[in-house]
Amino acid sequence: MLDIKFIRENKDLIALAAKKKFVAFDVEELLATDDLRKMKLQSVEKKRTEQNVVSDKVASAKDPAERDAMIFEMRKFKADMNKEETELEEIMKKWRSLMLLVPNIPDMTVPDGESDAGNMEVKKWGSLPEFDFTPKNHIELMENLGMVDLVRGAKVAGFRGYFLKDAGVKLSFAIWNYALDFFSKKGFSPMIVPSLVRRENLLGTGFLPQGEEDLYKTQDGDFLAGTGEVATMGYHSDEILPMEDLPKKFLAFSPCFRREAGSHSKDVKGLIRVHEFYKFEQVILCEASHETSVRFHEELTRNTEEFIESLGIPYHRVINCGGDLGLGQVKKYDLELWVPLEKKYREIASASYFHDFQTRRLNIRYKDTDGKMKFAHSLNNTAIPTPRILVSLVENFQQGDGSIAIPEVLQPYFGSDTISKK
RNA sequence: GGAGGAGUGGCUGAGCGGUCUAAAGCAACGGUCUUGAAAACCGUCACCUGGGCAACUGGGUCGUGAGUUCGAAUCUCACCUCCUCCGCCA
Repeated sequence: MLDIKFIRENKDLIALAAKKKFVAFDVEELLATDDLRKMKLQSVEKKRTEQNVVSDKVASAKDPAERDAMIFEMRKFKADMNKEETELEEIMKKWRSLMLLVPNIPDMTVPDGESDAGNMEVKKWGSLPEFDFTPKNHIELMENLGMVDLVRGAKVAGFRGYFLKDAGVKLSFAIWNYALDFFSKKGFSPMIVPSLVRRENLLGTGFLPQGEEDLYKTQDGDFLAGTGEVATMGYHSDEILPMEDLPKKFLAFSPCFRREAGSHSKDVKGLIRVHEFYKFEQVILCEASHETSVRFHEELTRNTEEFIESLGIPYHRVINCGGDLGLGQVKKYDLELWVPLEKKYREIASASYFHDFQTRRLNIRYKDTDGKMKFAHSLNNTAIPTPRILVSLVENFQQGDGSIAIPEVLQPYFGSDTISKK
């Protein structure tokens, strides 16, 4: 959500933002609704003033006849006022729903483009593996080593279901424990956060109202979040934070659920795209300054890059184009890891900042040094998702005999330097 | 799942149809005093929003939402959260 004053004063910017993000949003409709809203509100408030004045008079009236006369008058007056209040409520409903659809303004450095095809590589790291044998894909590798069972996964959980087993489990825990240490050292406080969340948190983070079909919903009207960001951002909702607590850095761990609506023909095999996975997520709340947001955005991005570099997996960083940005995102980098058998990079992390788009919706504020109440800024980036990370890991580190070499940094956590057939 | 009880400003807590413009205390902040501090005393001390250059001023907010009333923190209903007891359960 943006400030209505800002929207009024910068309607051209909003129109450009909508165009750049390929979102259908009519600023003029919002502004017209806002004009109506202001007019009606003033009229209603004037009537309320009058009512308040008369109410006071009723309370202090000595003469019962005079008092009854005033009450009688007010009855008629109130009927009139109620009509206007109903009209105002109708306008407000429309106003509120339009306000939730206003796109945040993308940063100037965001390239044009309609879809992820328009994303631009800005950085490349590591050398791609060359195999002197016929390499296997992650499915074959992991099935051979008894790390995963996709057939029974589908039997039990349906399409995109999977079981991780034995070394697959151990490897997952090794990555989690390593990630916990790695990101804690960078000043992030770990939290295990709810996945089952109330609607407000999804509205607040900007996943709703537009993305409902991507979410699992319970019969109680709650949702299963697709990322720990949702609960983590909800954590401080409706709070005023002491300024000295900023920035707040969280490392959220949670199961993540995604319906992957509309992606039924994509990545149908393996562990790339599943309905249920686990993720460590970095979330930052900081002071309301663009410079600070940019600084932390780069920091969040580097953190995950350093993590991947320590594992030794080749990756690149892309800057997402306008059409690939969410409604609230100002700028986003995706980090993509090399998947040898697909001969392409695959998204593993997504770093974005929002200015106060989310914190306005969630009402997360702090009192600035000048005593003014401000909405904090928010940012997030994946730390590491499992099991998707396993895809690149096993394919890149596979060896001719079908075994998998464990990256050195993981060995203390995994307890061995290879995974091989028993 | 069943039966009760409760949600008031940063905290404690009074108010239970009209001087609520929400008491009082604590904490915090500013000042006086002091070499400095403490104590004491004086003062400030919620948020959202409209109008105005400003002084100032209108409206709203007592968990949330609806309702009753000329008038609601106060009455009614629904929901949310917490507490106590019973039941069930990892």
